[in-house]
Amino acid sequence: MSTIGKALTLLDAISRLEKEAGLSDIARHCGLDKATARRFLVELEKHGFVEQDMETRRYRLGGAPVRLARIRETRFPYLSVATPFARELASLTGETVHLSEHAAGRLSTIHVEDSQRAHRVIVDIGSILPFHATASGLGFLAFCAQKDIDAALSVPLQAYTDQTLTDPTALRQTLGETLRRGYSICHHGLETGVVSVAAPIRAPGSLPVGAIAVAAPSTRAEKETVEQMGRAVMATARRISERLFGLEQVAADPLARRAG
Amino acid sequence: MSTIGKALTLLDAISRLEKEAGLSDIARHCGLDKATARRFLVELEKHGFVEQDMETRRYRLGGAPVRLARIRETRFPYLSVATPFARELASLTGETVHLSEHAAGRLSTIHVEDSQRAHRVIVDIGSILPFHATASGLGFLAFCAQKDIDAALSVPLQAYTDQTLTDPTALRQTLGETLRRGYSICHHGLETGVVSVAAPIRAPGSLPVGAIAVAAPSTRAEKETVEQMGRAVMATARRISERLFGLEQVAADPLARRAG
DNA sequence: AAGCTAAGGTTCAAATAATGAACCGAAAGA
DNA sequence: TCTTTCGGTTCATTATTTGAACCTTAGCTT
Repeated sequence: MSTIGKALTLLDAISRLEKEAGLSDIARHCGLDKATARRFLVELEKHGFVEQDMETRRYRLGGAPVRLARIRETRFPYLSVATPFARELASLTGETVHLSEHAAGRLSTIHVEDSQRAHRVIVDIGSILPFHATASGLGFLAFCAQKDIDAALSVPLQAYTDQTLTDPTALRQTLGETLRRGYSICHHGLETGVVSVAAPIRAPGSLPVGAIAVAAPSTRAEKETVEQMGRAVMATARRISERLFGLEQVAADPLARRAG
Repeated sequence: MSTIGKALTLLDAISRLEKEAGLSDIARHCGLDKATARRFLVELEKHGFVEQDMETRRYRLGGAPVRLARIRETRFPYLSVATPFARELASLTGETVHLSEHAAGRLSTIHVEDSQRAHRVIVDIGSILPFHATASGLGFLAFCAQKDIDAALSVPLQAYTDQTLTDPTALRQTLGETLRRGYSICHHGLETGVVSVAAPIRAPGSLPVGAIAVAAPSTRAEKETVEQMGRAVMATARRISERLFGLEQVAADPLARRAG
Protein backbone atom coordinates (compact mmCIF):
# COMPACT_ATOMS: atom_id res chain seq x y z
CA MET A 1 0.00 0.00 0.00
CA SER A 2 1.21 3.50 -0.73
CA THR A 3 2.32 5.85 2.00
CA ILE A 4 -0.70 8.05 1.34
CA GLY A 5 -2.99 5.07 1.69
CA LYS A 6 -1.37 4.08 4.96
CA ALA A 7 -1.64 7.60 6.32
CA LEU A 8 -5.31 7.87 5.38
CA THR A 9 -5.95 4.46 6.91
CA LEU A 10 -4.35 5.75 10.12
CA LEU A 11 -6.63 8.79 9.95
CA ASP A 12 -9.58 6.46 9.55
CA ALA A 13 -8.44 4.47 12.58
CA ILE A 14 -8.30 7.64 14.65
CA SER A 15 -11.80 8.50 13.52
CA ARG A 16 -13.06 5.13 14.75
CA LEU A 17 -11.44 5.36 18.16
CA GLU A 18 -13.53 6.75 20.96
CA LYS A 19 -11.97 9.99 22.12
CA GLU A 20 -8.24 10.52 22.04
CA ALA A 21 -5.48 7.94 21.81
CA GLY A 22 -1.79 7.73 22.57
CA LEU A 23 0.98 7.09 20.05
CA SER A 24 1.62 3.45 20.99
CA ASP A 25 -2.10 2.70 20.99
CA ILE A 26 -2.53 4.14 17.53
CA ALA A 27 0.54 2.36 16.16
CA ARG A 28 -0.69 -0.98 17.50
CA HIS A 29 -4.17 -0.36 16.21
CA CYS A 30 -2.90 0.21 12.66
CA GLY A 31 -0.16 -2.40 12.66
CA LEU A 32 2.42 0.30 12.08
CA ASP A 33 5.78 0.87 13.67
CA LYS A 34 5.75 3.51 16.39
CA ALA A 35 8.23 5.68 14.49
CA THR A 36 6.19 5.42 11.31
CA ALA A 37 2.93 6.17 13.08
CA ARG A 38 4.52 9.23 14.62
CA ARG A 39 5.79 10.53 11.28
CA PHE A 40 2.31 10.12 9.83
CA LEU A 41 0.69 11.83 12.79
CA VAL A 42 3.08 14.77 12.60
CA GLU A 43 2.39 15.12 8.89
CA LEU A 44 -1.37 14.88 9.37
CA GLU A 45 -1.15 17.39 12.20
CA LYS A 46 0.71 19.88 10.01
CA HIS A 47 -2.32 19.85 7.74
CA GLY A 48 -4.88 19.97 10.54
CA PHE A 49 -6.27 16.47 10.10
CA VAL A 50 -5.23 15.46 13.60
CA GLU A 51 -4.54 17.48 16.72
CA GLN A 52 -2.34 16.64 19.66
CA ASP A 53 -3.38 17.55 23.16
CA MET A 54 -0.34 19.35 24.52
CA GLU A 55 -0.91 18.11 28.05
CA THR A 56 -1.82 14.47 27.61
CA ARG A 57 0.18 14.09 24.35
CA ARG A 58 -2.76 12.17 22.95
CA TYR A 59 -3.98 12.55 19.41
CA ARG A 60 -7.47 13.32 18.17
CA LEU A 61 -9.25 14.24 14.95
CA GLY A 62 -8.38 17.76 13.75
CA GLY A 63 -10.38 20.60 12.27
CA ALA A 64 -9.24 20.44 8.64
CA PRO A 65 -11.99 18.03 7.53
CA VAL A 66 -14.58 20.56 8.71
CA ARG A 67 -13.44 23.07 6.10
CA LEU A 68 -13.41 20.44 3.36
CA ALA A 69 -16.82 19.14 4.38
CA ARG A 70 -18.32 22.62 4.32
CA ILE A 71 -16.86 23.27 0.88
CA ARG A 72 -18.29 20.01 -0.40
CA GLU A 73 -21.61 20.90 1.14
CA THR A 74 -21.74 24.20 -0.77
CA ARG A 75 -21.10 22.30 -4.02
CA PHE A 76 -23.35 19.35 -3.23
CA PRO A 77 -25.73 20.27 -0.38
CA TYR A 78 -26.60 16.74 0.65
CA LEU A 79 -26.86 17.32 4.40
CA SER A 80 -28.64 20.64 4.29
CA VAL A 81 -31.19 19.33 1.79
CA ALA A 82 -31.77 15.96 3.43
CA THR A 83 -31.76 16.95 7.11
CA PRO A 84 -35.19 18.66 7.16
CA PHE A 85 -36.73 15.67 5.40
CA ALA A 86 -35.09 13.33 7.89
CA ARG A 87 -36.48 15.37 10.75
CA GLU A 88 -39.95 15.26 9.22
CA LEU A 89 -39.67 11.50 8.78
CA ALA A 90 -38.53 11.06 12.38
CA SER A 91 -41.46 13.09 13.59
CA LEU A 92 -43.88 11.16 11.35
CA THR A 93 -42.67 7.71 12.38
CA GLY A 94 -41.59 8.53 15.92
CA GLU A 95 -38.48 6.42 15.33
CA THR A 96 -34.78 7.13 14.85
CA VAL A 97 -33.91 8.21 11.30
CA HIS A 98 -30.40 8.18 9.91
CA LEU A 99 -28.80 9.40 6.76
CA SER A 100 -25.77 7.85 5.11
CA GLU A 101 -23.36 8.85 2.37
CA HIS A 102 -21.41 6.60 0.04
CA ALA A 103 -17.69 7.37 -0.07
CA ALA A 104 -14.58 5.24 -0.48
CA GLY A 105 -16.78 2.21 -1.16
CA ARG A 106 -18.43 2.46 2.25
CA LEU A 107 -21.70 3.77 3.56
CA SER A 108 -21.09 6.18 6.48
CA THR A 109 -23.69 7.58 8.83
CA ILE A 110 -23.51 11.35 8.51
CA HIS A 111 -26.69 12.44 10.26
CA VAL A 112 -29.09 11.08 12.86
CA GLU A 113 -32.49 12.33 13.96
CA ASP A 114 -33.19 10.64 17.24
CA SER A 115 -36.55 9.22 18.16
CA GLN A 116 -38.17 11.08 21.05
CA ARG A 117 -39.20 7.86 22.74
CA ALA A 118 -37.44 6.49 25.78
CA HIS A 119 -37.08 3.10 24.17
CA ARG A 120 -35.35 3.84 20.93
CA VAL A 121 -32.56 2.80 18.59
CA ILE A 122 -29.24 4.62 18.91
CA VAL A 123 -27.14 5.14 15.80
CA ASP A 124 -23.68 6.72 16.03
CA ILE A 125 -22.67 9.45 13.64
CA GLY A 126 -19.66 8.26 11.65
CA SER A 127 -20.51 4.58 11.99
CA ILE A 128 -19.93 2.44 8.90
CA LEU A 129 -23.00 0.54 7.70
CA PRO A 130 -22.20 -2.91 6.24
CA PHE A 131 -23.97 -3.50 2.93
CA HIS A 132 -25.31 -6.94 3.77
CA ALA A 133 -26.43 -6.37 7.35
CA THR A 134 -28.28 -3.05 7.38
CA ALA A 135 -31.37 -1.72 5.68
CA SER A 136 -29.31 1.24 4.45
CA GLY A 137 -26.74 -1.07 2.90
CA LEU A 138 -29.32 -3.27 1.21
CA GLY A 139 -31.39 -0.30 0.06
CA PHE A 140 -28.28 1.27 -1.40
CA LEU A 141 -26.88 -1.87 -3.00
CA ALA A 142 -30.17 -2.97 -4.57
CA PHE A 143 -30.06 0.08 -6.83
CA CYS A 144 -26.41 -0.30 -7.82
CA ALA A 145 -24.98 -1.83 -10.98
CA GLN A 146 -24.56 -5.62 -11.03
CA LYS A 147 -20.77 -5.32 -10.79
CA ASP A 148 -21.05 -3.26 -7.60
CA ILE A 149 -23.35 -5.89 -6.11
CA ASP A 150 -20.92 -8.63 -7.10
CA ALA A 151 -18.06 -6.71 -5.52
CA ALA A 152 -19.95 -6.09 -2.28
CA LEU A 153 -20.97 -9.74 -1.96
CA SER A 154 -17.58 -11.19 -2.85
CA VAL A 155 -15.94 -10.11 0.40
CA PRO A 156 -16.32 -12.16 3.61
CA LEU A 157 -19.69 -11.24 5.11
CA GLN A 158 -19.64 -11.00 8.88
CA ALA A 159 -22.58 -12.36 10.91
CA TYR A 160 -23.22 -9.61 13.45
CA THR A 161 -26.17 -11.48 14.96
CA ASP A 162 -27.39 -15.04 14.59
CA GLN A 163 -29.94 -13.73 12.12
CA THR A 164 -27.59 -11.78 9.86
CA LEU A 165 -27.93 -12.93 6.26
CA THR A 166 -24.48 -13.90 4.98
CA ASP A 167 -25.35 -16.18 2.08
CA PRO A 168 -24.76 -14.30 -1.21
CA THR A 169 -27.57 -16.15 -2.98
CA ALA A 170 -30.11 -15.30 -0.29
CA LEU A 171 -28.82 -11.72 -0.26
CA ARG A 172 -29.21 -11.42 -4.03
CA GLN A 173 -32.81 -12.50 -3.65
CA THR A 174 -33.33 -9.93 -0.89
CA LEU A 175 -31.81 -7.27 -3.16
CA GLY A 176 -34.20 -8.26 -5.94
CA GLU A 177 -37.18 -7.93 -3.63
CA THR A 178 -35.85 -4.59 -2.43
CA LEU A 179 -35.51 -3.32 -5.98
CA ARG A 180 -39.10 -4.32 -6.82
CA ARG A 181 -40.50 -3.00 -3.55
CA GLY A 182 -38.56 0.27 -3.67
CA TYR A 183 -37.29 0.05 -0.11
CA SER A 184 -35.27 -2.44 1.94
CA ILE A 185 -36.18 -4.21 5.17
CA CYS A 186 -33.60 -5.58 7.57
CA HIS A 187 -34.49 -7.65 10.63
CA HIS A 188 -31.81 -7.99 13.30
CA GLY A 189 -29.02 -7.65 10.72
CA LEU A 190 -26.54 -5.65 12.76
CA GLU A 191 -28.07 -5.84 16.21
CA THR A 192 -30.72 -8.11 17.68
CA GLY A 193 -34.03 -6.45 18.41
CA VAL A 194 -33.74 -3.79 15.72
CA VAL A 195 -35.75 -3.63 12.52
CA SER A 196 -35.01 -1.03 9.91
CA VAL A 197 -36.19 0.09 6.50
CA ALA A 198 -34.27 2.21 4.00
CA ALA A 199 -34.34 3.69 0.51
CA PRO A 200 -31.57 5.04 -1.71
CA ILE A 201 -30.99 8.67 -2.60
CA ARG A 202 -30.04 8.86 -6.24
CA ALA A 203 -30.14 10.61 -9.56
CA PRO A 204 -32.55 8.78 -11.89
CA GLY A 205 -30.73 5.96 -13.65
CA SER A 206 -27.54 6.65 -11.78
CA LEU A 207 -25.60 5.17 -8.86
CA PRO A 208 -27.07 6.10 -5.47
CA VAL A 209 -25.14 8.65 -3.40
CA GLY A 210 -26.48 7.45 -0.08
CA ALA A 211 -29.51 6.20 1.79
CA ILE A 212 -32.04 7.21 4.39
CA ALA A 213 -33.29 4.74 6.96
CA VAL A 214 -35.73 4.36 9.84
CA ALA A 215 -34.70 2.07 12.69
CA ALA A 216 -37.15 0.82 15.31
CA PRO A 217 -37.13 -1.66 18.18
CA SER A 218 -38.63 -4.88 16.87
CA THR A 219 -41.25 -4.76 19.63
CA ARG A 220 -42.79 -1.81 17.81
CA ALA A 221 -42.32 -3.25 14.33
CA GLU A 222 -45.28 -5.38 13.32
CA LYS A 223 -45.66 -6.21 9.67
CA GLU A 224 -48.04 -3.34 9.00
CA THR A 225 -45.92 -0.77 10.84
CA VAL A 226 -42.86 -1.87 8.87
CA GLU A 227 -44.75 -1.44 5.62
CA GLN A 228 -45.89 2.01 6.67
CA MET A 229 -42.37 3.04 7.61
CA GLY A 230 -41.08 1.55 4.36
CA ARG A 231 -43.48 3.54 2.21
CA ALA A 232 -42.64 6.67 4.20
CA VAL A 233 -38.88 6.24 3.87
CA MET A 234 -39.25 5.55 0.15
CA ALA A 235 -41.32 8.68 -0.36
CA THR A 236 -38.86 10.75 1.65
CA ALA A 237 -35.89 9.38 -0.31
CA ARG A 238 -37.63 10.28 -3.54
CA ARG A 239 -38.30 13.82 -2.38
CA ILE A 240 -34.70 14.30 -1.28
CA SER A 241 -33.46 12.89 -4.59
CA GLU A 242 -35.70 15.23 -6.54
CA ARG A 243 -34.51 18.23 -4.60
CA LEU A 244 -30.88 17.22 -5.05
CA PHE A 245 -30.91 16.13 -8.66
CA GLY A 246 -34.19 17.27 -10.22
CA LEU A 247 -33.67 20.98 -9.91
CA GLU A 248 -29.96 20.72 -10.49
CA GLN A 249 -30.54 19.01 -13.81
CA VAL A 250 -32.83 21.80 -15.00
CA ALA A 251 -30.21 24.36 -14.09
CA ALA A 252 -27.17 22.43 -15.25
CA ASP A 253 -28.39 20.83 -18.45
CA PRO A 254 -28.09 23.88 -20.74
CA LEU A 255 -24.51 24.38 -19.56
CA ALA A 256 -23.69 20.71 -20.02
CA ARG A 257 -25.14 20.87 -23.50
CA ARG A 258 -23.12 23.95 -24.31
CA ALA A 259 -19.92 22.31 -23.02
CA GLY A 260 -20.58 19.13 -24.96
CA MET B 1 8.23 17.46 1.85
CA SER B 2 6.89 14.02 2.63
CA THR B 3 4.59 12.20 0.26
CA ILE B 4 1.73 12.60 2.71
CA GLY B 5 2.33 16.33 2.88
CA LYS B 6 2.33 16.60 -0.89
CA ALA B 7 -0.89 14.62 -1.19
CA LEU B 8 -2.65 16.73 1.42
CA THR B 9 -1.40 19.87 -0.30
CA LEU B 10 -2.92 18.55 -3.51
CA LEU B 11 -6.19 17.95 -1.66
CA ASP B 12 -6.04 21.51 -0.39
CA ALA B 13 -5.50 22.75 -3.93
CA ILE B 14 -8.58 20.88 -5.11
CA SER B 15 -10.57 22.43 -2.29
CA ARG B 16 -9.55 25.90 -3.45
CA LEU B 17 -10.46 25.34 -7.09
CA GLU B 18 -13.90 26.37 -8.18
CA LYS B 19 -15.80 23.28 -9.24
CA GLU B 20 -14.05 20.35 -10.85
CA ALA B 21 -10.66 20.23 -12.50
CA GLY B 22 -8.82 18.02 -14.96
CA LEU B 23 -5.65 16.05 -14.25
CA SER B 24 -3.27 18.34 -16.13
CA ASP B 25 -4.83 21.41 -14.52
CA ILE B 26 -4.38 19.99 -11.05
CA ALA B 27 -0.82 18.86 -11.73
CA ARG B 28 0.12 22.31 -13.01
CA HIS B 29 -1.60 23.99 -10.09
CA CYS B 30 0.43 21.99 -7.56
CA GLY B 31 3.71 21.94 -9.43
CA LEU B 32 3.57 18.16 -9.58
CA ASP B 33 4.28 15.79 -12.40
CA LYS B 34 1.18 14.52 -14.16
CA ALA B 35 1.97 10.92 -13.24
CA THR B 36 2.54 11.84 -9.61
CA ALA B 37 -0.62 13.90 -9.42
CA ARG B 38 -2.56 10.99 -10.86
CA ARG B 39 -1.14 8.52 -8.33
CA PHE B 40 -2.10 10.90 -5.53
CA LEU B 41 -5.59 11.42 -6.93
CA VAL B 42 -6.16 7.68 -7.29
CA GLU B 43 -5.01 7.14 -3.72
CA LEU B 44 -7.16 9.98 -2.39
CA GLU B 45 -10.10 8.66 -4.39
CA LYS B 46 -9.72 5.18 -2.88
CA HIS B 47 -10.29 6.80 0.49
CA GLY B 48 -13.13 9.05 -0.66
CA PHE B 49 -11.30 12.36 -0.34
CA VAL B 50 -11.70 13.08 -4.03
CA GLU B 51 -14.20 11.85 -6.62
CA GLN B 52 -13.81 11.54 -10.33
CA ASP B 53 -16.68 12.35 -12.63
CA MET B 54 -16.88 9.30 -14.87
CA GLU B 55 -18.05 11.29 -17.89
CA THR B 56 -15.87 14.36 -17.83
CA ARG B 57 -12.94 12.60 -16.08
CA ARG B 58 -12.58 15.67 -13.89
CA TYR B 59 -11.81 15.48 -10.20
CA ARG B 60 -13.67 17.06 -7.31
CA LEU B 61 -13.74 16.98 -3.52
CA GLY B 62 -15.09 13.67 -2.18
CA GLY B 63 -17.43 12.72 0.63
CA ALA B 64 -14.94 11.30 3.15
CA PRO B 65 -14.30 14.62 4.90
CA VAL B 66 -18.02 14.86 5.66
CA ARG B 67 -17.86 11.79 7.86
CA LEU B 68 -14.72 13.02 9.64
CA ALA B 69 -16.21 16.47 10.13
CA ARG B 70 -19.39 15.03 11.63
CA ILE B 71 -17.38 12.87 13.99
CA ARG B 72 -15.32 15.84 15.09
CA GLU B 73 -18.51 17.81 15.53
CA THR B 74 -19.92 15.20 17.92
CA ARG B 75 -16.71 15.38 19.98
CA PHE B 76 -16.32 19.17 19.79
CA PRO B 77 -19.62 20.75 18.70
CA TYR B 78 -18.19 24.02 17.48
CA LEU B 79 -20.53 24.56 14.54
CA SER B 80 -23.73 23.43 16.18
CA VAL B 81 -23.06 25.56 19.27
CA ALA B 82 -21.86 28.66 17.43
CA THR B 83 -24.31 28.74 14.51
CA PRO B 84 -27.39 29.87 16.48
CA PHE B 85 -25.36 32.66 18.08
CA ALA B 86 -24.05 33.70 14.68
CA ARG B 87 -27.60 33.81 13.35
CA GLU B 88 -28.70 35.93 16.29
CA LEU B 89 -25.79 38.30 15.73
CA ALA B 90 -26.59 38.57 12.04
CA SER B 91 -30.17 39.40 12.84
CA LEU B 92 -29.12 41.93 15.49
CA THR B 93 -26.60 43.74 13.31
CA GLY B 94 -28.28 43.17 9.96
CA GLU B 95 -24.84 42.42 8.51
CA THR B 96 -23.03 39.30 7.29
CA VAL B 97 -21.58 37.22 10.12
CA HIS B 98 -18.94 34.57 9.61
CA LEU B 99 -17.37 31.96 11.78
CA SER B 100 -13.84 30.63 11.40
CA GLU B 101 -11.86 27.73 12.78
CA HIS B 102 -8.13 27.48 13.35
CA ALA B 103 -6.55 24.38 11.84
CA ALA B 104 -3.17 23.68 10.25
CA GLY B 105 -2.01 27.16 11.20
CA ARG B 106 -4.74 28.83 9.17
CA LEU B 107 -8.06 30.40 9.89
CA SER B 108 -10.76 28.92 7.63
CA THR B 109 -14.29 30.18 7.17
CA ILE B 110 -16.60 27.35 8.17
CA HIS B 111 -19.94 29.11 8.43
CA VAL B 112 -21.61 32.24 7.08
CA GLU B 113 -24.87 33.91 8.05
CA ASP B 114 -25.70 36.26 5.23
CA SER B 115 -27.04 39.72 5.79
CA GLN B 116 -30.58 40.11 4.46
CA ARG B 117 -29.79 43.44 2.85
CA ALA B 118 -29.37 43.85 -0.89
CA HIS B 119 -26.07 45.65 -0.40
CA ARG B 120 -24.04 43.28 1.69
CA VAL B 121 -20.67 41.62 2.11
CA ILE B 122 -20.22 38.15 0.64
CA VAL B 123 -17.91 35.70 2.38
CA ASP B 124 -17.17 32.30 0.87
CA ILE B 125 -17.31 29.19 2.99
CA GLY B 126 -13.88 27.57 2.98
CA SER B 127 -12.01 30.78 2.33
CA ILE B 128 -8.75 31.27 4.22
CA LEU B 129 -8.58 34.44 6.31
CA PRO B 130 -5.10 36.02 6.43
CA PHE B 131 -4.09 36.94 9.96
CA HIS B 132 -2.90 40.46 9.16
CA ALA B 133 -5.63 41.57 6.79
CA THR B 134 -8.92 40.47 8.35
CA ALA B 135 -10.72 41.31 11.58
CA SER B 136 -11.00 37.56 12.26
CA GLY B 137 -7.25 37.11 11.85
CA LEU B 138 -6.36 40.06 14.07
CA GLY B 139 -8.98 39.14 16.66
CA PHE B 140 -7.62 35.61 16.74
CA LEU B 141 -3.94 36.53 16.76
CA ALA B 142 -4.26 39.21 19.45
CA PHE B 143 -5.19 36.51 21.95
CA CYS B 144 -2.43 34.10 20.96
CA ALA B 145 0.94 33.56 22.64
CA GLN B 146 3.75 35.90 21.66
CA LYS B 147 5.55 33.16 19.71
CA ASP B 148 2.46 32.58 17.57
CA ILE B 149 2.23 36.30 16.84
CA ASP B 150 5.92 36.37 15.92
CA ALA B 151 5.44 33.40 13.62
CA ALA B 152 2.42 34.93 11.91
CA LEU B 153 4.17 38.26 11.35
CA SER B 154 7.47 36.79 10.18
CA VAL B 155 6.08 35.60 6.84
CA PRO B 156 5.70 37.98 3.88
CA LEU B 157 2.48 39.95 4.41
CA GLN B 158 0.52 40.53 1.23
CA ALA B 159 -1.14 43.90 0.64
CA TYR B 160 -4.60 42.94 -0.66
CA THR B 161 -5.69 46.58 -0.91
CA ASP B 162 -3.78 49.83 -0.75
CA GLN B 163 -4.89 50.13 2.86
CA THR B 164 -3.81 46.68 4.06
CA LEU B 165 -1.48 46.96 7.04
CA THR B 166 1.70 45.04 6.25
CA ASP B 167 4.17 46.62 8.65
CA PRO B 168 4.82 44.21 11.57
CA THR B 169 5.37 47.05 14.03
CA ALA B 170 2.08 48.72 13.14
CA LEU B 171 0.35 45.35 13.27
CA ARG B 172 1.75 44.61 16.72
CA GLN B 173 0.32 47.90 17.90
CA THR B 174 -3.06 47.01 16.36
CA LEU B 175 -2.93 43.65 18.12
CA GLY B 176 -2.22 45.38 21.43
CA GLU B 177 -5.23 47.66 20.95
CA THR B 178 -7.35 44.65 20.01
CA LEU B 179 -6.31 42.78 23.15
CA ARG B 180 -7.18 45.76 25.37
CA ARG B 181 -10.45 46.46 23.54
CA GLY B 182 -11.56 42.83 23.40
CA TYR B 183 -12.41 42.86 19.71
CA SER B 184 -10.60 43.67 16.47
CA ILE B 185 -11.46 46.20 13.80
CA CYS B 186 -10.26 45.93 10.23
CA HIS B 187 -10.81 48.61 7.60
CA HIS B 188 -10.36 47.59 3.98
CA GLY B 189 -7.83 44.93 4.89
CA LEU B 190 -8.79 42.26 2.40
CA GLU B 191 -11.18 44.17 0.16
CA THR B 192 -11.81 47.86 -0.30
CA GLY B 193 -15.14 49.09 1.00
CA VAL B 194 -15.47 46.47 3.73
CA VAL B 195 -15.16 47.05 7.46
CA SER B 196 -15.25 44.17 9.88
CA VAL B 197 -15.02 43.47 13.59
CA ALA B 198 -14.18 40.17 15.24
CA ALA B 199 -13.54 38.43 18.55
CA PRO B 200 -11.85 35.14 19.39
CA ILE B 201 -13.57 32.00 20.64
CA ARG B 202 -11.43 30.46 23.32
CA ALA B 203 -11.07 28.59 26.57
CA PRO B 204 -10.04 31.02 29.32
CA GLY B 205 -6.28 31.41 29.34
CA SER B 206 -5.87 29.14 26.34
CA LEU B 207 -5.18 29.48 22.62
CA PRO B 208 -8.28 30.55 20.65
CA VAL B 209 -9.95 27.87 18.51
CA GLY B 210 -11.47 30.32 16.06
CA ALA B 211 -13.19 33.66 15.67
CA ILE B 212 -16.53 35.20 14.90
CA ALA B 213 -16.78 38.33 12.78
CA VAL B 214 -19.27 40.85 11.42
CA ALA B 215 -18.52 42.37 8.02
CA ALA B 216 -20.30 45.46 6.71
CA PRO B 217 -19.99 47.77 3.72
CA SER B 218 -17.99 50.81 4.87
CA THR B 219 -20.87 53.07 3.82
CA ARG B 220 -22.84 51.66 6.73
CA ALA B 221 -19.92 51.63 9.15
CA GLU B 222 -19.63 54.91 10.99
CA LYS B 223 -17.52 55.02 14.11
CA GLU B 224 -20.45 54.47 16.43
CA THR B 225 -21.90 51.59 14.39
CA VAL B 226 -18.52 49.86 14.36
CA GLU B 227 -18.29 50.17 18.13
CA GLN B 228 -21.78 48.74 18.52
CA MET B 229 -20.97 45.83 16.24
CA GLY B 230 -17.68 45.32 18.07
CA ARG B 231 -19.33 45.10 21.46
CA ALA B 232 -21.95 42.74 20.04
CA VAL B 233 -19.41 40.42 18.41
CA MET B 234 -17.36 40.38 21.62
CA ALA B 235 -20.39 39.48 23.72
CA THR B 236 -21.38 36.77 21.25
CA ALA B 237 -17.86 35.31 21.20
CA ARG B 238 -17.87 35.18 24.98
CA ARG B 239 -21.23 33.40 25.07
CA ILE B 240 -20.08 30.84 22.51
CA SER B 241 -16.84 30.29 24.44
CA GLU B 242 -18.74 29.75 27.66
CA ARG B 243 -21.05 27.24 26.05
CA LEU B 244 -18.13 25.39 24.49
CA PHE B 245 -15.67 25.43 27.35
CA GLY B 246 -17.51 26.53 30.47
CA LEU B 247 -19.92 23.63 30.78
CA GLU B 248 -17.41 21.16 29.45
CA GLN B 249 -14.96 22.06 32.19
CA VAL B 250 -17.55 21.45 34.87
CA ALA B 251 -18.35 18.07 33.37
CA ALA B 252 -14.82 17.04 32.46
CA ASP B 253 -12.84 18.25 35.44
CA PRO B 254 -13.71 15.42 37.84
CA LEU B 255 -12.71 12.89 35.20
CA ALA B 256 -9.49 14.72 34.46
CA ARG B 257 -8.74 14.82 38.15
CA ARG B 258 -9.45 11.12 38.50
CA ALA B 259 -7.19 10.30 35.55
CA GLY B 260 -4.41 12.55 36.85
C1' DA C 1 -9.98 14.34 -43.90
C1' DA C 2 -5.48 14.66 -42.71
C1' DG C 3 -2.67 16.86 -39.34
C1' DC C 4 -2.00 19.05 -35.00
C1' DT C 5 -2.46 19.76 -30.16
C1' DA C 6 -3.53 18.68 -25.67
C1' DA C 7 -6.06 15.76 -22.88
C1' DG C 8 -6.04 11.46 -19.62
C1' DG C 9 -3.46 7.79 -18.51
C1' DT C 10 0.72 4.27 -18.21
C1' DT C 11 5.64 2.47 -17.92
C1' DC C 12 10.14 1.48 -15.81
C1' DA C 13 15.05 2.64 -14.60
C1' DA C 14 16.90 6.09 -11.52
C1' DA C 15 16.46 8.74 -7.42
C1' DT C 16 14.64 9.44 -3.20
C1' DA C 17 11.96 8.87 0.71
C1' DA C 18 10.07 5.48 4.04
C1' DT C 19 11.24 2.09 7.38
C1' DG C 20 12.00 -0.06 12.04
C1' DA C 21 15.34 -1.99 15.50
C1' DA C 22 17.67 0.10 18.89
C1' DC C 23 17.92 3.83 21.65
C1' DC C 24 16.81 7.84 25.19
C1' DG C 25 14.62 10.14 29.08
C1' DA C 26 10.43 10.53 31.76
C1' DA C 27 6.81 8.82 34.34
C1' DA C 28 3.62 5.57 36.05
C1' DG C 29 3.20 0.95 38.67
C1' DA C 30 4.85 -2.85 41.36
C1' DT D 1 13.74 1.08 44.36
C1' DC D 2 13.15 -1.53 40.28
C1' DT D 3 10.50 -2.44 36.17
C1' DT D 4 7.66 -1.44 32.55
C1' DT D 5 5.63 1.49 29.40
C1' DC D 6 5.16 5.70 27.54
C1' DG D 7 6.34 9.45 23.88
C1' DG D 8 9.78 10.45 21.02
C1' DT D 9 14.35 10.10 18.09
C1' DT D 10 18.22 8.11 15.22
C1' DC D 11 20.33 6.22 11.06
C1' DA D 12 21.79 2.40 8.03
C1' DT D 13 18.89 -0.48 5.22
C1' DT D 14 15.20 -1.03 2.14
C1' DA D 15 11.34 -0.19 -0.59
C1' DT D 16 8.71 3.33 -2.65
C1' DT D 17 8.25 7.41 -5.22
C1' DT D 18 9.49 9.84 -9.24
C1' DG D 19 9.14 11.78 -14.02
C1' DA D 20 10.70 11.63 -18.98
C1' DA D 21 8.97 9.28 -22.54
C1' DC D 22 5.32 6.89 -24.20
C1' DC D 23 0.40 5.51 -25.73
C1' DT D 24 -4.38 6.56 -27.01
C1' DT D 25 -8.20 9.38 -27.64
C1' DA D 26 -10.74 13.75 -28.42
C1' DG D 27 -11.26 18.15 -30.14
C1' DC D 28 -9.50 21.87 -33.33
C1' DT D 29 -7.25 23.80 -37.43
C1' DT D 30 -5.99 23.75 -41.91
